[in-house]
Amino acid sequence: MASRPKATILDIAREAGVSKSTVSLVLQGSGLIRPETALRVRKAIEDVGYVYNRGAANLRKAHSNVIGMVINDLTNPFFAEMAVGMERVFQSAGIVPFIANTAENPVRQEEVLKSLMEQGVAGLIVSPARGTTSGAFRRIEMAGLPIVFTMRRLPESRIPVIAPDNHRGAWLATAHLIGKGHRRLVFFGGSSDLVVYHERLGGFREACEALGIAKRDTLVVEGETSRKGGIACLETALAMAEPPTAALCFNDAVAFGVMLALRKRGLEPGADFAVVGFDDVIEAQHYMPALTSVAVDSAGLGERAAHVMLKMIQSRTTRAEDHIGAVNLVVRDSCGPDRRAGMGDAA
Amino acid sequence: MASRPKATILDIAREAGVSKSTVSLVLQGSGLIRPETALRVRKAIEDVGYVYNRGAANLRKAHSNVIGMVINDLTNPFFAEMAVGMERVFQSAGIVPFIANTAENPVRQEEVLKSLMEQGVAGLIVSPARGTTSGAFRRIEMAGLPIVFTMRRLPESRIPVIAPDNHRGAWLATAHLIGKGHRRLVFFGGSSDLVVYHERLGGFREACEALGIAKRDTLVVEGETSRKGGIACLETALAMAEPPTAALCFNDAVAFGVMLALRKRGLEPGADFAVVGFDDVIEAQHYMPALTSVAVDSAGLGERAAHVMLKMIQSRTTRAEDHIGAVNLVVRDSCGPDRRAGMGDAA
DNA sequence: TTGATTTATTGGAACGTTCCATTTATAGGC
DNA sequence: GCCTATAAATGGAACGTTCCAATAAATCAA
Repeated sequence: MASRPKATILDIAREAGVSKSTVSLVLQGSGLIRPETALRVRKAIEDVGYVYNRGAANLRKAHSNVIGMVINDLTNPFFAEMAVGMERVFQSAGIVPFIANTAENPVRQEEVLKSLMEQGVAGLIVSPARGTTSGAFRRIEMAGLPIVFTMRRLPESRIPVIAPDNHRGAWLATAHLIGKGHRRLVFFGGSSDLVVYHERLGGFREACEALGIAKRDTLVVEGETSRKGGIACLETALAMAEPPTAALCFNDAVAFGVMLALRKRGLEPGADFAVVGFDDVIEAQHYMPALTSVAVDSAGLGERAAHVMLKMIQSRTTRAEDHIGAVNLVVRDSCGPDRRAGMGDAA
Repeated sequence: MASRPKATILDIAREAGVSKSTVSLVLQGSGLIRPETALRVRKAIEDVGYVYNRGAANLRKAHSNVIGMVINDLTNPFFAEMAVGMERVFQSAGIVPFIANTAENPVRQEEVLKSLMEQGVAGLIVSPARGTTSGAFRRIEMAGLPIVFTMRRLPESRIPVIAPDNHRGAWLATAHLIGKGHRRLVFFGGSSDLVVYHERLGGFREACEALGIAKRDTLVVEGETSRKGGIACLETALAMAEPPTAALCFNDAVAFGVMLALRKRGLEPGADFAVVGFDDVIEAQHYMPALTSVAVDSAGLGERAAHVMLKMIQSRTTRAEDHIGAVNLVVRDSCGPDRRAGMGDAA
């Protein structure tokens, strides 16, 4: 199958006995063309196996119909859910999202962003890789390309962000734990180079303080934001002289790891140690025990991000407001009361 | 920030006091340019905030560095794992994979493929959506664009396929179940419009026959290939007059659903009913009980697909051999012996 | 019939690159 | 000094579209 030289609108024009301009008009669905002519052209298009060259077209009109979605961890189901939400919105607007993975690697991210820009995307939705420097998006901003961040923000950037209310989510979860009688709590996973980490940890700390937990009883163990990280966090915590009885985890993956590690130690998550997650990925409800988690409505955030992007594109601006999505705590079976509570602790 | 008209190589040329040709050469890393000139040009590129226009370039040289990966279900962790494998090999070849989701919808798939082709990708790696018609890829083949299928194949297509050995995997799993003493088995999930379904079901049936299971004792329940589908399958099976004691599931998602439904019924997966999955996604080992599953080496398949694609691109061919990946059964805790076995059944 | 108006169609320039064929500069040999 | 060889830089055509301005054909008013 020798790949013959690609057909162009000129080939179509010849085939249909019209001019290239006419073909172009038909391609764009212009009403100016007589229906029967249009039909003839469409037949020719089919016959020659034509494929539209958007690169050439963009040379003139610079209006691509694709936007790039750049995510830091494709294997986190959270992003898949979010992508699905975005797709719903974009599809009806006739635009196609291309997804690229950075695997949490800033260098890879750089390459991916470059490639996407070169390809002439109309906009970018990005969940920045950890360790992204503030200059990474300068080029994009200079080019006047609409861009929005999801989930994560960069310290001093003014790029609009679509993210859940991390602070409030952590607050709610922590209050729940305290309400169950726990008096020595730990925050598991994440690291301080993530803005999200500070937001969630902040909510945790404030709730502890507001609800009367002593500073020395609010612990923090940093770690990878994965199952593996969760396992490590629990080991660390249980090795303490005075271990905590409940944990708020940076995300669900960490929480799954923690529950796994508890089991391995012969402890029952929920009964022997309370754990709550963050994100509420679908797996959370299917775990054993089902995981109590802060639901962030991933698909909704995806839709929101898509809407904001759409608006930016059509209003030709590069500015937009942040959007903080509502969260709520989904209580399941992973948080029992403190075993040692009721034994006459503080009021 | 008024988006000034985009900078082109002519702007760079003016800025650096050279000709556009020189700039082009520098851009391509040609050694023909004097180092100090190149440096001056590179500085100018930086200064004017230039972004390369690959569309314009492709107009002349038609050598894109992006390939499209089209997948039918982004939320299946299996594909994320596979994508990661692909990315490893593509990255070192300097090519960037863009991922697009079809959500198992042939219409959406059509749009996505069209968009990718228009964008001028160098090749396509596709896991076709269910219900894809055989004509869906005619355009692509006509255009002489390299394309490979992963996981799924189309009935009469001659497009190369990279997939696991479904038949053998099912055979192994079934033999394992029979070895545990089970004598009445069921195949759960999937439907006959999928070639993969026939392959896996075929392995199941042949193993049953070869190992002396009566035809009336080898059951089949079709269903969605998701957790939900698995739940439904189990309900159906348990409602039978003479229910099976073990199930081979179409994939891990179905298996998870089955285990969930068992629990809901007060039955313990493994002890009261044996279940084995297919794919061995990461979650399988973390489930409770850990799921026995047919490992298909998703990342390996991704790498293989990428290699095949690379070779097709550089040899300018559209033909390649199929590749059937090795599988192996990972035995964990979800398959106990038949409770009623040992009570003097057939030899 | 003529001119004006509307409806269909068309040629040509422009978009931002690459690459071939040239030109210009630099160096070496005599 | 001239001639040749090599190195470095350049102009212009081409790629496949869009879109403006212009033309051609059809319709209508008078």
